[in-house]
Amino acid sequence: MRNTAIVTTTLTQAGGDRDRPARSTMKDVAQLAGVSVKTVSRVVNGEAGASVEVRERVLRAAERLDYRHNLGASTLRRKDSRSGIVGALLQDVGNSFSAGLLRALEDSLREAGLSVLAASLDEEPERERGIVADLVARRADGLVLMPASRRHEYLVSEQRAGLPLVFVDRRPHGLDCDSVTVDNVLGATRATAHLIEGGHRRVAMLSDLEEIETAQERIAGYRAALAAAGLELDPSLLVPSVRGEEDASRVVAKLLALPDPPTAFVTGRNTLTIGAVRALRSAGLSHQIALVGFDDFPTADLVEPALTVIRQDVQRIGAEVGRLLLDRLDGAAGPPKHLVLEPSLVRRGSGEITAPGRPRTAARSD
Amino acid sequence: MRNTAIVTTTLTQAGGDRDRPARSTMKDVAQLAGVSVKTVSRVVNGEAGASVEVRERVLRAAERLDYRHNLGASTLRRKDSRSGIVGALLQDVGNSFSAGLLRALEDSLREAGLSVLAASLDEEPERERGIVADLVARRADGLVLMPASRRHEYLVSEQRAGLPLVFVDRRPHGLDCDSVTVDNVLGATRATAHLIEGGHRRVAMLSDLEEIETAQERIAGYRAALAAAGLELDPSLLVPSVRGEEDASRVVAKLLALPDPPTAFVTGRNTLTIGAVRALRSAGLSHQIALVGFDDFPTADLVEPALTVIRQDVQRIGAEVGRLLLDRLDGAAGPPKHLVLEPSLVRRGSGEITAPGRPRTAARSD
DNA sequence: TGTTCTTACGTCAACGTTGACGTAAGAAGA
DNA sequence: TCTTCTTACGTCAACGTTGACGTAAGAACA
Repeated sequence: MRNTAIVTTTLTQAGGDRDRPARSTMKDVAQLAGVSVKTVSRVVNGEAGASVEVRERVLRAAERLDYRHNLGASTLRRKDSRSGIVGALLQDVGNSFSAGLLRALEDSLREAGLSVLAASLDEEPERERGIVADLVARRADGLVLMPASRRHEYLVSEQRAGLPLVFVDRRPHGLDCDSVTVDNVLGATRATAHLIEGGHRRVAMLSDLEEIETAQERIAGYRAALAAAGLELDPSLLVPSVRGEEDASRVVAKLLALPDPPTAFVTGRNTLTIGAVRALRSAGLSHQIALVGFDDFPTADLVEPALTVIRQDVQRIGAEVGRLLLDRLDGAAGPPKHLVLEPSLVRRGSGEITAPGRPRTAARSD
Repeated sequence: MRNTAIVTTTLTQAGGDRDRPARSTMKDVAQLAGVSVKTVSRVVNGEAGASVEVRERVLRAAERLDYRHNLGASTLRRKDSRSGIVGALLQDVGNSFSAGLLRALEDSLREAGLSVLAASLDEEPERERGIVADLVARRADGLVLMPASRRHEYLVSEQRAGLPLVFVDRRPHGLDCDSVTVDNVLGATRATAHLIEGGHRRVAMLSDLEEIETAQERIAGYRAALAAAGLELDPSLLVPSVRGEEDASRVVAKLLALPDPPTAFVTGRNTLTIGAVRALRSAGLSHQIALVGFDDFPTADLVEPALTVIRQDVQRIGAEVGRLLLDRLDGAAGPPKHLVLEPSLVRRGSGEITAPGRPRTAARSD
């Protein structure tokens, strides 16, 4: 009765739309159908214990009232309270690598009825902390993290509380949890060695922000390949902490202006590769200077010359991350698993340009 | 007391990790701090009415117990119950257009404390329905929809219940709500007219799935431009329902094999553009046949020849969508707004290739 | 010194739902 | 025909939190 009065009031307020018209609840449905709230609950959840007649009456009432199940209340009450949300904290969902990962993750989690709450960290540790806190407060069922922070002790308490964590692209530090990464050292070694095999002696490397472990590993791979070939590292050719496309273009231009410029480049990340290509283009050198980029991207084969890259199988990575998470949600208890995938060298042309005066094989590959 | 016993039980179960260790609640914190639950609530929410001493005691207790606020319970109880979630139902979060949109949306909603739950629809109407139902059950504060379905009457009840809806890229049908679209007819007209101005008489068009209104509009623009130039439409040059990259490549190859092949192409979507470029490449015709693609993408300027495109300002679109949504959440009551942005032609080279025997200006633009 | 105000708490109920358990009526079995 | 079982409900309390309201103690004022 009181309820009815309130509804009337709501209808009366013609102008004031500020507060939403209230959603109807099981109570309203129960009243209209002439049954108890619990019976409505049974019908809505498809439980046994409701006659066909009652079931239909309830469903009709629910439809009349535009009743929608309230998952929040349901989750709160249920024993095994699953929110059905998985947080995906990535570097930048607008970037092809993160976007591809997100998509693969979404696909692998969908069948389990999980939704993905995606967020971009932009390499800002504080944002990571804030979003994790939010997701914990939401009681997310799991977290996928491509961390911006260097240390992850702060997650230990969440893990202890039973929150499944899966790191991707970067390993956890001060925390032991599942992770899926690629062998960055190997990838960068391959990239660099490939160029050295092409006769290059002065190979430059552009790398991402120094704080990122992935970037450090790729630098290590670069160093290792030089060392293996007996080449000395020229510090002026190793540029860490390159910030993005424009910065990469500037750095490449600067390197090309050196008295003894590099004849080949390794770029540590997709955006840096793109910036480098632009710089080589505007210098008119894209067919003279070799380039191997880390990370493949959708149109890398259409660039001229087509880009030789170190490819990480984003599809696969996302699927593995999803599988690890689902296993944990299924109660898998073992020690954390650390999947390390092998990146592959995709020869397309830009990396097969040989050093001047040192022909090897034809560079054309397109 | 009883509670303590239960906690002990939880600790005792050494092996069975299946059920998560329970999170501590305000009740636990209150007990440890020797205050009432309400006081804990006040401290946690930063409300007035707690002495410095009590506040500190509560915070210490909360930390000791790894207490985390339960947003679900909070939302349930609060008057103006906001979940803080906005659903973003896009075509494919792995595609650069959707991904860019998602990112821009995320940025504009972040400051309002809203999180984005992203989902890919893959042009499947049923998935759309399912995800919308899920988000409604979650009591999302708003929905951003790039719909896969053609009719949207099913959303009327949600809108009536106060759920802010913003359509993006495609207009609502059978429902009146805010939307942000681009003038697809204009865009396609410009693309086609630009090619005609380059002397082309046989301009082919590849378009997306016919059910998609956006695709229909782009076809309409193509038709309009032909008509305006007094050119008759050759039905064999208009190919609708092209499914993706590979399909686009096949279609282009087939068209090039015609007795009187097209000398220029308009592609109705980024993936089709990419497929077309591949086909032109492998036919060795990328410098002979002109191409204007709908949708810009990150490396379109690096393709050879650089791609002339109709660009939609994804950043802007996402920001406008966010703004409309936030306005509604702030209580804006007016009639639905329909923002129609003007796409722009970005000349980069591929669209400036002139028809054989009909020179106009130099095609080089890089 | 008595009155009023303010501050710092506490108590209670409610948000919308579901688990545990109770019960009446009819079916099945002895 | 009486007992036991089953089915189809209903009642009650609880999930974790907060709004409404109550109250005791001290501050401020006349």
